Order: sequence, then C-alpha cells, then structure tokens
Amino acid sequence: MNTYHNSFIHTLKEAPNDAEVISHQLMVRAGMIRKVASGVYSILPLGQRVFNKLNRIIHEEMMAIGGAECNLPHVVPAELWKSSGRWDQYGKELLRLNDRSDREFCFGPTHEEVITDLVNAYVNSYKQLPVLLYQIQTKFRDEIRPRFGLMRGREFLMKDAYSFHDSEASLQDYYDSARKAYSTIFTRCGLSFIEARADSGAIGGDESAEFLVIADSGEDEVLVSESGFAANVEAAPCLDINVTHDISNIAPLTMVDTPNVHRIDDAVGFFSVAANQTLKSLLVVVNDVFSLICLRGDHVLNESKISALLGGPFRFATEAEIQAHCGCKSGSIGPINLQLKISIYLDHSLKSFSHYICGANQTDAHFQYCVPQRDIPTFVWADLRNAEAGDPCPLDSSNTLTSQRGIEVGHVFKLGNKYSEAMGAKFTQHDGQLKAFEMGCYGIGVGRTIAAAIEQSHDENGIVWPEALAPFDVVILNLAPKEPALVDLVKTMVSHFETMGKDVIVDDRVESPGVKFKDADLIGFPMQVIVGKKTLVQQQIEIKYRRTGQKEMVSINELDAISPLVK
RNA sequence: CGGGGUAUAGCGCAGUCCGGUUAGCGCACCUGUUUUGGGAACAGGGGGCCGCAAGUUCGAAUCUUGCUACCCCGACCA
Repeated sequence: MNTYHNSFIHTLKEAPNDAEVISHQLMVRAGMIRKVASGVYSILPLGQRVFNKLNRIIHEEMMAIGGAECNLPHVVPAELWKSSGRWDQYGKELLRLNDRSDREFCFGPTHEEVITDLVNAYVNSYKQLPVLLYQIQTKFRDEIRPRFGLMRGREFLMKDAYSFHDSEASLQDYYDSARKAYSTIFTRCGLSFIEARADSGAIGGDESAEFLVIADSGEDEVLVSESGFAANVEAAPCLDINVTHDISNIAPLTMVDTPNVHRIDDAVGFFSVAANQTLKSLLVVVNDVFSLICLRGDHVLNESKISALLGGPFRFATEAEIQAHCGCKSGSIGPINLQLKISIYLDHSLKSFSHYICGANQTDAHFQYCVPQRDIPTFVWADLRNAEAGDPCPLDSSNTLTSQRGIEVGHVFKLGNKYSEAMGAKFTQHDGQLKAFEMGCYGIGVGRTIAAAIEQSHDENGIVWPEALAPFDVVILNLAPKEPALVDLVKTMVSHFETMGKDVIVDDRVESPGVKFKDADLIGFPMQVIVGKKTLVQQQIEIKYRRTGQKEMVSINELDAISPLVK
C-alpha cells in the first residue's frame, strides 16, 4: 500500500525564495524536486512518479510510430563531436571533461553525433531504411542562466529521437508522423499547446517546428493568426510592403549636432519624433566581412535572418571596428558617408515612411530628412527584423498577427544531411551509389513539460494535475488513522481502486485534518476520498474532485459505485 | 561575461551599521497531555564551524581582504 510515509512525501509551507515561477514554487513545496546546484535538481519520489507517467505516454506514442528505444552514453568522446565540427562550434554550453589520461570528452547535450555514428556502423543499404531510434535520457547543457526550476535547468531529462532515410520524401513522412505523435502526446497530457514554425538554431537543418504550451510565464513569443499561421518570433517572416511616397517636397539631408544622443530613445526625445521615424544602423561582421544593417528604430533585429542573409553566424562589430568603418562611436552610426565601402541592407519596413532620423557617422551628430532611396548610395532591401504583433500575417495579409507566450516543450527538425555529410555517414542506394543519410531529429523536454503542465493548471491551493500526469489518481485521507474500522475500510478502498487500475495513496499520518486537506490540495491529486469518524457514524464517504472542488457523499455500502473518474 | 544582491538549523527570516553573556524567532522535527472535518493548544526538548580562508582585536556572525556558492538584471548595442 502506498502511504505518505513510504512514498517519501515532504511538503513545505513556504517555498524557497529563489523560486520565481509558480511551477517551481509548487514543485518544491509539494516535495517533487530539490535543488542540488544551480540548474541541477534531485527528483523526489513524488516527482519521479510524474516523470514516469509522462515517460510512459512518450514511450507509447514513439512506439506507435515505429520508434525503437535505445540508450546512448552521457559521456561522449570529443572525436565524435569533432567529426561533425560541433566541438568547436558549440561553445561554453558544452560541458567538457577530461579523463585520467587527459582524453577529451563532453557530457552530451544532444546526441546527433553518437546516433549517426551508431546507425552508420550498421546500416549500409537503402533496404535497411528508414530507421527511427529514440531514448529518454538526462542531458547537460551549461546554460548561460539556468532558471525557473525544471523549466530551464542545466541537467534535464529529454526524449530525443533520430530518424534516418534514403530520401527527402521518406524524411518528410517521418517528420509529419513525429509531429502527429507530438500532438497526441501533449493532448494526452491535457495540455493546451500550439505547433509553430521555428528557427532551427544550434541544431541546424532545413525546417523545424516547435510545440509550445501556452503560458504567460513562457520564455518564447509566438505569433499566430486566424489563417492558421503560427511561428516563433525568431522564425516569422515579415512581408515586404508596397508603399511609395512623394519625396519631391522633403527637405534636403541636414546634419544636426546631437550631443549625448546615442540611443533610439534619445533621438526620439531630441527630435520629438516617433521611434518608427528613426533609422537605426548596426555594424555586423561575418567571416571578417562587414555589413551595415538598417532597421526602423522601433524594430528588433532578427539574428537568424541576418545570418542567413550574410551566409554565416554574425557578430556585432567592436567599438574599434566601428571607429574604423564609420569614423565615429557606436551610437552615431548611419548608412551615409561611411569611411569604408561596405554592403548596406535596409529592412523592408523602412518603406513605411518617407524620411528618417539616422546617425551621421560623426560622433554626436545625426541626419534629419534621410530619404533612403535619395540619400543612401547603394543598398539592398531585405527582411531583417523580428516580426511582431500587429504585423500582417505572412500567409494572408488581410489577417494580423497576435502574440502569445509559450513554453517550448518539443521541437522537431528536418536535419537533412548536415550531420551525415559532415561525418561521412552513407548508405548504398538502389543504383549502387553512396548517399548521405537524410536525417530528422525530434526532442521533448520531459521536466519542462511537467513544469509547463503546472504553469497551466494550478490554483491558489496548489497543483491541479491533469489526470494523465498525476503522481497518484486517488488520495485517501484517513482523518482518524487510529480507528481500526477505518483502517479496514481504507484497505478495502485501496484494493477497489487498484483493481480498477488506479494509483492510490493513503494519507495515514497522525496529523490534524487541516494539514491533510492542505497537502492533498497542494500536491493536486485529482480525486480525494475522505474518511473520518463521521464516516462511521453516517456510513458515508466523502469524495472531492480537485479540479472543480465538487464534493459528493457515497454510502459505504455502495463502494463499488465509486468511480475514480474526475468530474 | 558585465552590473546588482545574498550567504545565520531542513525551509522562511532577525541580529551585522555601532565588535562584548550561552546566536534568536516562525515553520518543520522529538517527548508528553489535551485535541481531531480545512495548516490545533499547552509544557518540555533536540538541532548551528553564523559560506570558506586569512587578517585586525583582549574578544568577530558583526570590521578588513581574498575566495566560493547562490539569486536577480543585462548581454538586441548603435
């Protein structure tokens, strides 16, 4: 019999002061997790039960699409990472280790290299494809800033799946079935989520989609529209705009002394104009080639778009480089009168107005009446900014985008042959020729999904578990645990519920009733069965449903009629 | 990595300015009695290298220096 005692349940009245978001606070208070180091947590038995529930759902749905479970090593030799080129690319997020012989290893943050090496060793022919392998395993990423408990930990449990194909069509097929499986998984968890177009980021690849649980505390912003468009702000394209202005009467370009005006906010104040009538310029570098990026003052640069446009990951220029190219300090950069000839890119949105305030490439000076097509020598229009709420929908410009916050719990990628090509992982095709595998990869953050479920489902008393994830379906609160008749009744009820396939736990602690009620609400079991001395007098058992708070009385004689379905 | 902050019992905190009994409080824990349907009452009790190290001093949780850990903000800057 599961009891509070043998299940190691330890609740807290107060949350530690480092718990910022509600899911973190509630998980600590309910005794599910305990912090061991920054971004590193022990999962306590109650928490582990929730992990097991979710893991089981994931297993079932991965099996349903033909996945085979494996378990790859946590500690991975550097050679594998060097073979894909990521040893040098991945940066400080990769936890690097040395063994006693000083050989280099890393603690795997993701396993494309290991799986590619594995599959390449066994799969030689198109006849053996496709392959879908998955695992649920602890990863470590040395995050810049771990926070929010399990939401952004450094050590975290992840389901990662990898598929290998002989063609793009086969990859597309699996990619789509993985997306469907993910929808099924999150639906079974009782979560409200959206699938959105995403930026593939550090993993790389051709196309990706992420699954976000909708929550105000989410770290990601998603733009959605009624036409069915959904994309992470980082991945939402912005439409070009077709506006022409009569520029014949606009005053000529005028330089103005602007002491201590370095930021867009400063310029807005100084010139008394709206931010969308200013032009901001950013000097960026890709492979030692400099480019000037111009955005409207109210917009935010999109890193992926810049990197895609310029053909590689970019960085911002240093102060010294700005001095050399622009002849001024940062804060006064502009597209006119650059010292050195470099490519200039203007965001499409700069077509929305006729003339702008912009930096003059002279410290503490700005230009007024900058008309791009008249005053900027040579430039290229491009999509350079983050989309934002209110923008027209890229699928149907008659709709506008609205913004929602979400927690990224799953991400699926079409990797193509990025890893297989780099690592020389090939198979023999029908025609006898070698070809690099087409690959897909599919991840779910297990702990993060659990945290997201709590973000989405809680009240002032504590967690309200979706049935599918609850650590136990039913808690029996025995308010008079020393009463022999009640102890017997509880035993009968436990076997009754267990026969029905439900997980049951008994609060048999010698505690006052209030404590038991509060803890049951805090932990969030979907159904509470309450027995006390009153039960023996009235011959009735009380049932309370956590989600609705609804209570009902059932006669002891009608025990069989108690259905542990949540109302 | 830059800025700010914190570190005293399992958790939440006071004490630190202005050095001076045996370092305190609430929760939790232990014993006993009375309680028992929404975080009980009383009585008694246990638990601390005051983050670590060095220094100043007759004397350091308290002052100085260094280190470490943790938290927050920023890293989108023109």
